[in-house]
Amino acid sequence: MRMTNTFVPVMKEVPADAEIISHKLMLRAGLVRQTSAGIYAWLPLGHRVLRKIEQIVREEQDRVGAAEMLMPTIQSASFWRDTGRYDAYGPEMLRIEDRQGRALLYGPTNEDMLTALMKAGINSYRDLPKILYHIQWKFRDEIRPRFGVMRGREFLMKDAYSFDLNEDGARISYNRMFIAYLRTFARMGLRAIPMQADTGPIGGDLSHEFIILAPTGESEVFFDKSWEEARSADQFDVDTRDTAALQSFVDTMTADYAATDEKRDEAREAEIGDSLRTSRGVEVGHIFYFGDKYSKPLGFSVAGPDGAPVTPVGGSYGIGVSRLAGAIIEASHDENGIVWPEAVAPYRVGILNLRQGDEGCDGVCETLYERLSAASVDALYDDREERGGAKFATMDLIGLPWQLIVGPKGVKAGTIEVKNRKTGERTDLSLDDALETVGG
RNA sequence: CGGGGAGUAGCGCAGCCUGGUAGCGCAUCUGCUUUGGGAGCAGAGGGUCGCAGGUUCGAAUCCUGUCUCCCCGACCA
Repeated sequence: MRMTNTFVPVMKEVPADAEIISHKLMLRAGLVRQTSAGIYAWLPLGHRVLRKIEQIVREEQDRVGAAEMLMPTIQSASFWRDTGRYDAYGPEMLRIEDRQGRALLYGPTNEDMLTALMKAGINSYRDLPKILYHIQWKFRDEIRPRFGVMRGREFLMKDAYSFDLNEDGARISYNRMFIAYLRTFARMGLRAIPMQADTGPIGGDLSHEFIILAPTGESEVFFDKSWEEARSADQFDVDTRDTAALQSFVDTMTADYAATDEKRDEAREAEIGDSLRTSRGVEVGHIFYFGDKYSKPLGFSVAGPDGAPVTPVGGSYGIGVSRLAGAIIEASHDENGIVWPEAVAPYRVGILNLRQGDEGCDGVCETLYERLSAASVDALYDDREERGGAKFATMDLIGLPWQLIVGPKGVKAGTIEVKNRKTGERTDLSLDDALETVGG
């Protein structure tokens, strides 16, 4: 993409409304613009990040056997009346009415609707288990939205729902999602720690929050120092069809202490002693088991092996996709701007033409741009007639992993300066070597 | 929702107390000079002062109402 074709309104000054670093950087780098309290427009650059995050989430959901679907943003109140949640949900639910006076709502989550859909299509124990998910905009009329996209009112969420015959089965589904979550966050360059969470009325140990460590996080968290080691997605490579291996892996992953402020265990912390660490954290995922909370009131049952009806049990599994965009920036930035992990960077390479209009510089840049495109490497070519200094600042702010800097000096010498945004390392290379370095 | 604060040019702000017809920095546009880490000089454009009433000869400024946004608290992906 050429800078002259896309829309990246970068800001030199920090908007007064932004409080935390990710919000400031998202505004300054032209990723988003606020349109109402807690509601954001995703500009081209931000939209690409959102899509990259979404795709990783999608791939990891698919990998553990979850099937993607898409439910609407607008729901009839009837689903919620049937589960008793229409009155219970409270003012956080945005309720609307159509021209016929029918009660609708902008969906904050989809357990009720999906359970009703499953009821209509599943009749036998042979059709279970199932895990379905979708990635869709949700609306929750938060009392106080804040921190940019970290706590918006409208937000993009991946929500998955599992349906099993019994609790043993549900545990397997839960474990699959558990692994999928670890892999998802690791692929985004994040260290997400699964922490025991409140399970609500069901009880048990089947609820975890996935927390990313970030100094500006909202909650305080406590954990064993073993979590400080970075873990790659490869370490979470378990055959999810092998249920014993799966359980054993989850047991291992939950063995090391990790708790949010509300769930601290003083006895265990005493045991851990010097290895106890504390930090701020951002919740990017939450998985939990809710039994027959929805299937029972909706009358969702299937014929069991003996012909007798069985009420399926389920769980739901959320990942805050739009929140992740902010959380990743919280975890990865420096004084010059965003430092995107490669997997979610809006583009992999930025091309800086320091002398737009100069025949030599233009020629080299066009060559780089074409060859990267041919190699399917996403590149953002800053082809604006802008001074070098401004281009450097803009590109650092945007935070693409690699920069190819083309100026008259380099063109004369037959070299291109390759800069690694994360390390700051700069090397003068031949065109071919430069392309190879950045993956072209 | 309770408590605080703010709406003046794209962004950041001053002006308001003490009414006299709007200003600064950055950004933008034009020209020239520049050009390897947010250039210099000269010139230019851009604002129903959130909105609606009221007071007044006259309102960004005073009064009333209203809308919007931000921060602190309890809730959440």
